[in-house]
Amino acid sequence: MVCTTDELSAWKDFPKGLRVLLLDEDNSSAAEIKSKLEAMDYIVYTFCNENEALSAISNEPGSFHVALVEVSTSNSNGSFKFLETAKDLPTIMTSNIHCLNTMMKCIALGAVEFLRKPLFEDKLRNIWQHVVHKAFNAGRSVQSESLKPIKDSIVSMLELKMEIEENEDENMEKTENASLAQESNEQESPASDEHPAPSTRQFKQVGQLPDDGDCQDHINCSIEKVSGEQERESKSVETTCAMSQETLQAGHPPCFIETVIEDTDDLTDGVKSENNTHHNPQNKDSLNHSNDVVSDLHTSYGTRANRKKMKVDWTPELHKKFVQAVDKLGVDQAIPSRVLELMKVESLTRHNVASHLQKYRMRRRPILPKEDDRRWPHHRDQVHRSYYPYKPIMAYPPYHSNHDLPTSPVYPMWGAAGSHTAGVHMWGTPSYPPWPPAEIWHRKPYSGMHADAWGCPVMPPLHGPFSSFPPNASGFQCASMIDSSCGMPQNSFDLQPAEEVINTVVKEVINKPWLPLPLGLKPPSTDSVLAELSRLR
DNA sequence: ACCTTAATAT
DNA sequence: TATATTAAGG
Repeated sequence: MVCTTDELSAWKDFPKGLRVLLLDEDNSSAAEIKSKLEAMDYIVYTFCNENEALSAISNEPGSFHVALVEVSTSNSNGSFKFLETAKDLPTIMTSNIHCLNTMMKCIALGAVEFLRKPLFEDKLRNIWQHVVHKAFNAGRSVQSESLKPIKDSIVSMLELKMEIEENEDENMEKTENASLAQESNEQESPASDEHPAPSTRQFKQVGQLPDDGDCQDHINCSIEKVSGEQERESKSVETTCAMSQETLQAGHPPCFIETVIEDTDDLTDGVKSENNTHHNPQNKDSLNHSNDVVSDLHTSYGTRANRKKMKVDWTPELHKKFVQAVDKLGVDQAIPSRVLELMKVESLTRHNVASHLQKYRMRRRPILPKEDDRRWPHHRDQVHRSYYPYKPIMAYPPYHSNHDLPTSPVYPMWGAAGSHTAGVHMWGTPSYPPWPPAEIWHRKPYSGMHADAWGCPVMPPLHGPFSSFPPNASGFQCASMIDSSCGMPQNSFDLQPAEEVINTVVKEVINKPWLPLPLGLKPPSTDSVLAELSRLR
């Protein structure tokens, strides 16, 4: 309540006016701190005991932005009580006690920082950082009312800054921003003695939240970008911040960071992207709020304007979406714009997809052909079909080759897409053969699949080709299982049909090996073919 | 207008 | 290394 919208919009000198709850039983100490804070334009509300302070909080939620609480030997419990109760309020503990345990306890209980007294200006000046931090990072769990406005305010503020910077000369910008950004780190540190402000983000979930660094990165990134490029056309980009990996990763591999961007290119796309939410594709549930793993950190707040495009982090989830989209579309239809549509990941641009697509395709082509040769030395001229009857399948000589993707099963949407009628190659180019079924990429579905998700051949069918699968069709099921395990339940519907279709096709191909596959139709996966063959034999 | 590819930049 | 950007060509 304290912060009304109007107030915010008027909140020009941001840190000024922040409401500080000061809890200190020592009146003189309280008075001293208060005066210092006020000198810095903070608005201070002093309380002599935790109960008063707590009732003030409960009576008027949102009345305070940050709390400064004294921990004394005489009443440390009161302080702890406050700390534990006022979870929504970034609370900074202050004390003459230098006991490490006490400090740790405070932090453990949720204090955002522990400041040793005496509190000189340098230690107090930037307590607003905790407010901002919370505003930006507490989103997932709790975002008290008073925080949101701050967040918005900060965002717009930063944006403003950026715009200004754009017009000014770079050096200035950088400096300014840099200093701004850095304040958060540097200044805090000194305050707490050697430790940077412990940002105890108690609410951090799986590890991906941006920490201090986050905001900073945000800013810095923007800056860099800005200075470095002339935005040609107005591109507005959304940035998500990639957080410093070290910070998070506790146990996670680096890939959870997700960054996305938005690009409004004039020319480009029709795909508008809005970015707000970029979620990660996790399918589990949804696209929107989802979850967890990767999540959204950030989001750009409303107004547009962050500039900088960040790299998209093709997390396994995202990649999976991509692959699924590609599969759904079918080879010849898998073009950036469509894939983008299917992916439904806002914040991705056509360019991003195109780039990824390019990589996706390239990964296989160079290698596969060689392997083909290796395996089928005779090449297309010869017919060794007796052994590898499906070779003919490769309607597209240069590439084609699913063969080493044993797992693969199938294109989920196979029949569905309806493109299997002879097709049309929209893009005059001879389309390459179908890409490997997406599933391949997921061969490590359970473990955290990862970077290497790119199709490394999973194991060529050298010896028993279908070693992995039981003779029939299991491939599909595997695929489906894998998919679901990865979180994308989506294609369940087509599994059945796909299998039938595939079997049909396989038979057809076997019977008429000389016929190329209809354009537009993806060849059956190697596995399927092999499986079928073995079954027939 | 969009796609693909290759080369190159970040 | 992964991704973005660019340039050239369809």
